[in-house]
Amino acid sequence: MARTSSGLHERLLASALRLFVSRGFRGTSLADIAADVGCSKASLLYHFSNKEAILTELLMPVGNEVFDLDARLAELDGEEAAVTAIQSFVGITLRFRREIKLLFDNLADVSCLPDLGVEAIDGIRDRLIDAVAGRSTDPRDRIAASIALGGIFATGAADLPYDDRTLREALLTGALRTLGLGPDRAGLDSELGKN
Amino acid sequence: MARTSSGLHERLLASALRLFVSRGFRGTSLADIAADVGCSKASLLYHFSNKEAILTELLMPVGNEVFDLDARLAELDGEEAAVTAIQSFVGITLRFRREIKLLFDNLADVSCLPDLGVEAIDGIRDRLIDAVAGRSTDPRDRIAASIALGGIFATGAADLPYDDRTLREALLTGALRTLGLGPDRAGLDSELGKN
DNA sequence: ACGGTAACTGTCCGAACGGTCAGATCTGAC
DNA sequence: GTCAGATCTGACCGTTCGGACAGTTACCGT
Repeated sequence: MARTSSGLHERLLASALRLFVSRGFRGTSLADIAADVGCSKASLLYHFSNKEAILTELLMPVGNEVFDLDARLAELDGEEAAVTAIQSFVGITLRFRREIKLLFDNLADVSCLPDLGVEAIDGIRDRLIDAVAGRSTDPRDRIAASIALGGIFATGAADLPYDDRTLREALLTGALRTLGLGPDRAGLDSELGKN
Repeated sequence: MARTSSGLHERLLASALRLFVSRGFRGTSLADIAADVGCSKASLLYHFSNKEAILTELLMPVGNEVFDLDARLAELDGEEAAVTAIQSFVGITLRFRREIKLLFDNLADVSCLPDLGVEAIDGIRDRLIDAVAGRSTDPRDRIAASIALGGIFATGAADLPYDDRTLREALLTGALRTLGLGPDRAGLDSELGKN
């Protein structure tokens, strides 16, 4: 039935994600993935043109979200750009935790990808830093922006034993504090009805 | 002369570091390293028992420093532990920038190492977070600690075009601000005669 | 001079792995 | 039923790579 065949593609993606995250991209062979879902390696290569294509397809959703964010940020400036960037980046990081871990743990391999190559990643990173720094050129602001973004990235990749709500709030306030943008605690507390 | 033979070991390490950083650990073959220094692959394997041993020896200095830091922190508590941890971690990160980048880009491979395996890394990370969080168990404090440490780590790995002095100062103030330990700006500014 | 040890190398090997291909099977439309 | 196209597979291939090994050279103490 069509269900089985079209479902195989998704099941292959799910297995690949799981295995890539636990054993790494290079540490996972096509045979591993095929065995995990119970199909042949040839069948796997019928659904994906090659191994890199699997990784690309796994990371595409995150890539698109970050790409969209990048476009939206282009029109913003100052504190508005910084806060929007941080909020959105935290959201993306939490929504794609496993993909973020995959990316975080396999940066060297992802950097060699044709679509999501190192130049794309570096470009996005630089523009994100630019936004988070509020378009400031002061090294201190840009380094603070790098800490905030890198910190969110790394924290998202490390699966800490906290629920999404806690993580979102703490990542947000932490990152904004890094930037010196003390989120008027009164406003946040009342919004979240906490403390 | 003995100089040549004992120097080969160091030259191999230097080449391996350079190649690992630029092409990744898995993306660099033993033949690549040997060719880079101009010796045979067999000679390379005379100096290092296997490929992993090269990576281990490259990362050992950083590992030892972090290990020492971990031991020193065990006796500290509260804000003192946090500030000491951040200061030392910034120092280590800057002193071993290339090794940090190597580690950052090849986490999946390093995690499989026998000596510096995933359990060692995770253990160190957890204890560092504990110290940076000032031994607090509040999720917000621990997540903030994770942001600070991850941010320093990621920023050190990304070779931003700033000199060590600028980076050290900005990393320090940024990370401490993340923790809510606003280094009384007046004191710092006057100390550095800035602004 | 000589013997031993450290440094070094050419050659070979086995295993792993990504990828190809010709064909088998299945499915749905007519 | 039959045909076309999609799906799936076993078998096979070429390459790459880490590593083993036997043998050679250089060095050094005696």
